[in-house]
Amino acid sequence: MPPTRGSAKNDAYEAMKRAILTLERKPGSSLEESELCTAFGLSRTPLREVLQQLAGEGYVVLQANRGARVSDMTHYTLRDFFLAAPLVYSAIMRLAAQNATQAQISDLKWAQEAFRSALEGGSVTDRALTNDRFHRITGEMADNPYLMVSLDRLLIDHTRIAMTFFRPNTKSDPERLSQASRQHDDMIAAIEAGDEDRAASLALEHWALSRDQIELFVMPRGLEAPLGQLPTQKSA
Amino acid sequence: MPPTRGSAKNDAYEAMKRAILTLERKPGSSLEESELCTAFGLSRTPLREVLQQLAGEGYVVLQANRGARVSDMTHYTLRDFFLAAPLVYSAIMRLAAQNATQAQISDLKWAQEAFRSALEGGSVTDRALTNDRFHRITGEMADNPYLMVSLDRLLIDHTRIAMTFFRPNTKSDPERLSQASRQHDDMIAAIEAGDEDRAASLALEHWALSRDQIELFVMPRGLEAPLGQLPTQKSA
DNA sequence: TGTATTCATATTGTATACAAGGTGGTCAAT
DNA sequence: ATTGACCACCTTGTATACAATATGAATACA
Repeated sequence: MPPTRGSAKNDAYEAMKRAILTLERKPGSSLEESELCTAFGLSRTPLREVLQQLAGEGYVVLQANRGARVSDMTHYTLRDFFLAAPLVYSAIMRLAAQNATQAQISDLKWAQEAFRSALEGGSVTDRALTNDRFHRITGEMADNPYLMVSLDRLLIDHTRIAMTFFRPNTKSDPERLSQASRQHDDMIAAIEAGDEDRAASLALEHWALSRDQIELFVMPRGLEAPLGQLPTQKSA
Repeated sequence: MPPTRGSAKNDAYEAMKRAILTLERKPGSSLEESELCTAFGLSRTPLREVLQQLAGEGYVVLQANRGARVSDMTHYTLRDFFLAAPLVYSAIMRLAAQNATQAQISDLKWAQEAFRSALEGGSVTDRALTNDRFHRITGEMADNPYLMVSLDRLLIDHTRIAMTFFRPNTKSDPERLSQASRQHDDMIAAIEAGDEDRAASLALEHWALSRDQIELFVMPRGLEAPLGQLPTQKSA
């Protein structure tokens, strides 16, 4: 249901999505119509339709008579995210293993190749977006609209968080990143073999890894409370 | 994010939702802007925004340059529905038991009372809509936006299917209906007690009941294939 | 008779003008 | 000096005119 490809409207739609995912547009920041109109060369009517659609997909929130804002990420968001993600990701991977077409598997391999090379030489943005793309393809494979909407929303926030933990200057465990890449490879193998149980459990493993990275970001080791429990043993 | 309450725009939004849920607007039927404009006394700009929003929530689908249609229900839809529903419903009920506020529990009791009386003396529409309302409240209780979007979409189709199996002329097992009502009562009790395991398993039971009703609708007993397996034992 | 092409019509998409509401600042009164 | 109301400006919401695209019928051709 995205606007027709190639049009100015679609350009605006894609650009906004990307800008939000990459944190170029910050969570909670306000979006003024006139600014965006001049930026994308659209009049207000189609621009508003783009915002309406982005709102429907969870990228932005609309406030009556007070314009649009990039949807924000609070610690509440993060908690909700932690609860829903393992459930949805494992269900998606199970269905992906059941339903993937050969063309989709081929797409996924390309996406994984892009992710791998982004881990080696790419920017933070490259890493976050190629990872995002990988998981969206698994969503397409699962081919279940009811779960897809949930995955889409999870990926919005997952990718925004990833923009932080893929940051190279944190130097946080390059081992973790290559482990994530290896898990992607395993997922492809499980999907190609139609092994749904393995695919589902890989999703959980992959999620656990992400969760650890997120915890590192939310609660950096350097700031551990002297008498508190270790962050890595924090109860999920 | 619904339009501001009380406005003509909101009226149109609510009326369209209701008309789609009750099958007054048939799945797949086309929605012409000018017709709706005169019907709701809106100009095309705000009406199109209503359609955009309904599209974002899965009630309608927009086709570029070819207008909007009520989102349709095919056998593919139904299969996807069967796969996703138990997962999402049980997760929602578990979270509802964890998070429900007293005010929400009170709302739920009211909704259940309305459902019960609709089963006794109400129309098909009353039954379907009060049941819908009950489950949407459990979704609010769960308070997880990632899962909520999925529940919302499931309920659109669940309610539309229910418009068929709540039909009194089918006389299909009045016992089943009162059983559904009793399960609602049990759910309320589990939520009020904060018993999340029980709430989750009740969701699965409740779903199994719904599924049987849906199967009866999709594959009526009178048309069983002579050599086929029994519909009630159809593998999920 | 069947098929392709073209044009008239209807419907959707976009721009712009106007209306309504919200924000922030100034000024007055206590 | 602080607080309140008022007013101007700015942003969003709606209506309408115009442009672009699809649809279907009529016609010409094979």
